[in-house]
Amino acid sequence: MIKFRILKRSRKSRARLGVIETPHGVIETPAFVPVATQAVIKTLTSEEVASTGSQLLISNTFHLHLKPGEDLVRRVGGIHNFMNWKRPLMTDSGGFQVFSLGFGMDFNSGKMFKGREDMPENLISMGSQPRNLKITEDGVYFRSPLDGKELFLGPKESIKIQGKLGADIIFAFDECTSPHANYDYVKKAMERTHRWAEICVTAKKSDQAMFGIVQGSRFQNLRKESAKFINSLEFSGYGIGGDLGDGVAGMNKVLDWTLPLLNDALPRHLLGIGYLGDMENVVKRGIDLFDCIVPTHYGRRGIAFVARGANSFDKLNLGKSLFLKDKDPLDKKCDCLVCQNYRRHYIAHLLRAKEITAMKLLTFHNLHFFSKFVENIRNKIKEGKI
RNA sequence: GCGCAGGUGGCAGAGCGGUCAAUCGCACUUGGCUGUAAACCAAGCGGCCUUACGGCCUACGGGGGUUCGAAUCCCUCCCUGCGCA
Repeated sequence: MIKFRILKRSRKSRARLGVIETPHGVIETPAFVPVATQAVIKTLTSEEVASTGSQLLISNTFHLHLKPGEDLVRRVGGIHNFMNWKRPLMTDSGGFQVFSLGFGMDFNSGKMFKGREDMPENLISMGSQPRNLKITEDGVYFRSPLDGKELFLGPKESIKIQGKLGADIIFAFDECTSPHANYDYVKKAMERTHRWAEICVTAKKSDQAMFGIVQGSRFQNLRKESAKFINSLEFSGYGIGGDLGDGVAGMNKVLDWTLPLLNDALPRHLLGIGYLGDMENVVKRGIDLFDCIVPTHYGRRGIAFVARGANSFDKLNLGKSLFLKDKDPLDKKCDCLVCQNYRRHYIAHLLRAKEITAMKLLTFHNLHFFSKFVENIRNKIKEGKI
């Protein structure tokens, strides 16, 4: 189990400074959670990830179930041993894959709604199913986008798998709904997610901590209903999931509707968010944890996050030819191993030469940068600045 | 010197009389990415004009020809590779 202690509450906002004690050590919150979907931060060893300052990782039930299978992971002593990660770990339930491999793939869209012009004429309504999977009352029949293999994941299955994987914190199995879903669909899916949440609570036999997930998309009454319901169940913390509405404004609204209805003494995790620009905003609304693929995913595409002044940041695309002639480190003020030892022209070259080390160096730096960025936010709470 | 095979956009390589400003790939440029299907995806990539549909110009080694029409056929020159002297 875990224990969450709030060390300080901001007077200026709903931000909190805290620590989560887990069987694998302490997490200082607010914390950023790098995404290790397949039990790895792509391109890095676990020791390297630790040296970026990352406190905990989130891995994925769906992917690890597909390969190598939870039984193998359990046999080698659980996911910590398997990947040699000594610090806290969470596993996501597979609920996001209900969206990303389902309607997300069909509509070629992400879970954030970019604007009205993205909205198709026909919204997803109840009764419609994604092309590659079938969502039923009991769970979801997936079809692997890789080899077409079918597999079933429901609340019981997800919890059982996560039990075998053995992370410190697990998530209830939910349906992450699409921003293209209409009100009726979202409501029905949310109610089904609530029924699944109850099943997850009773199915859990391990002493892992489990977070319930609030759904309800961009609809205020559904979000509130979901927050109240999830709050009424025996969870160790909460995830805010699903479609967060129309950009940052939509996300803010969702957080303002839901967080005040959740038990204040438990940690709140905002699932899948974290552009750097979102972080402080989200923390001020009462979020303690958030995970995001951006530092790793963008790193592999040549993007470096660097400081601009004291409080802002830039996104550099090292793939651009001008960086071949740039002899600065990625970030002059950064004290990470990459910035201490390598320069932009070298990384730009490696990127063009398609050398994997380019991705490794960028991933390392980005994770370090994100860690520092959140550490800075913690300090601001400590100092009463936010 | 003779014989054979070739010379196409930054590279590589299709096309072999009209639908060719020229397939595909690479490179290059730009854009996208928020609980990872993702070392990925999309668009552009001779020049000029147009918001757009589209239009004009210059191009398939050089030159000349045949034809209504040539990257594609013929002649000639230059160059490259291989083989034989």
